[in-house]
Amino acid sequence: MPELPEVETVRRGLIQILPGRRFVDVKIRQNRLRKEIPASALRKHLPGQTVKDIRRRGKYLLIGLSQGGTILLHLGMSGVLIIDPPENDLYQHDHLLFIFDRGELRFRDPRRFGLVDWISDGHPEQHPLLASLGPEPDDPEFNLEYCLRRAFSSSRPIKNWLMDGRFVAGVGNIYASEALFAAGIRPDRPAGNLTAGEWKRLIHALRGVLKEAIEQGGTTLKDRGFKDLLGKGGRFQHHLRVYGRAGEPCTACNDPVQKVMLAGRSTFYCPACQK
DNA sequence: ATTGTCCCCTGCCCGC
DNA sequence: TGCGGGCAGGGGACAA
Repeated sequence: MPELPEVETVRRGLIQILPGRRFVDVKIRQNRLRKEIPASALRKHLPGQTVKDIRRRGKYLLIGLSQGGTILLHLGMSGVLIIDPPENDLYQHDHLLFIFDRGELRFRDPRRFGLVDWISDGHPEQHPLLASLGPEPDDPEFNLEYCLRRAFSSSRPIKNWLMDGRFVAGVGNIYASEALFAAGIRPDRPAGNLTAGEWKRLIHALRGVLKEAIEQGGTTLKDRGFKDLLGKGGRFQHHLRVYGRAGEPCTACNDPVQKVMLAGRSTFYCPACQK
C-alpha cells in the first residue's frame, strides 16, 4: 500500500507528535508479520526511553530513541500507524501497541506484510534490510551517471527497474507508472535502452511526482486504503494521470489509457504519449 | 549476475 | 446468497 510519499506523510505526522514522549509499555497481540516482532528486545529496551527523532529510508520508518537504539518499521501493503486511538477501538489486526506516558502508537496491518524490528546499535543504515537499498530519489547521487551505470545493458522493463529498491528506494507500483507517464516513456522499455535524455526526463519526472504526492498527503485509492496517523486519507488519487485509469481517456491526448501486467503487477500507460 | 516465479496474509470485488 | 478466482499500493527466497 504505502510507497515513499505515504510513508513520508506518516513520518511528518509522527515528528509533530512523538518526540519527547516516553515509552512505558509494549503490547504485542500478534508477532508474526513478515518477520517475527522481536518482543523481548522491545520490552527490554523501550520502557523509560523517549523518542528522539523519526527518519525515513525508502519505505522504512526509523524511530530513534534518546538513549540509543532504533525501531525499524515497514508498513507492507496494508499497514497503518494510528496515534492515540480511543481505548474501545481495538481491531483484530492491531498487532502492536506502543504505550507512552501519554497516549499510544498502534500498528495495524491486516495482511501482515509489514515489519517491525529493533536495531540496537548506532548504525541503522547497516541493517540488512537497509544496507542494500539504493539512493533516495531526491538524493544527488541518484543522477544520470548513476542510472546509466546501474541500468547498463539491463533488459528489464524500466518500470521493474524503478520498483527495485536496490536501484532507487521507495518507488512502488503507483508512482512508477505515474513517473513514466510524466516522462513520456513506455513502462516495458528495457532499462538499458533508455537514452541519456530519457533518463534525465525520468529522474526529473520521478522527483516531481513524488514531491507533489507528498504535498498532497499521499494516495488513498479506496476507503480502506492508506490513512495517515489521524485516520485521514491522502489527496493524490485525484492527481493520478494513468494509475487505475484503464480505458479512460488520457489527460493529455484523450486516447484510452492501457493496462498491462509487468512482473505480475498492474501497469498503466498511454500508448500515444509514452514511447 | 540478472531475471522471473512463487510465496507470505487477509479482504474485497466480480462473475457464475 | 454463496462461492471460487483474481487482484491489491511490498519484498524476500529461490531457481533458472
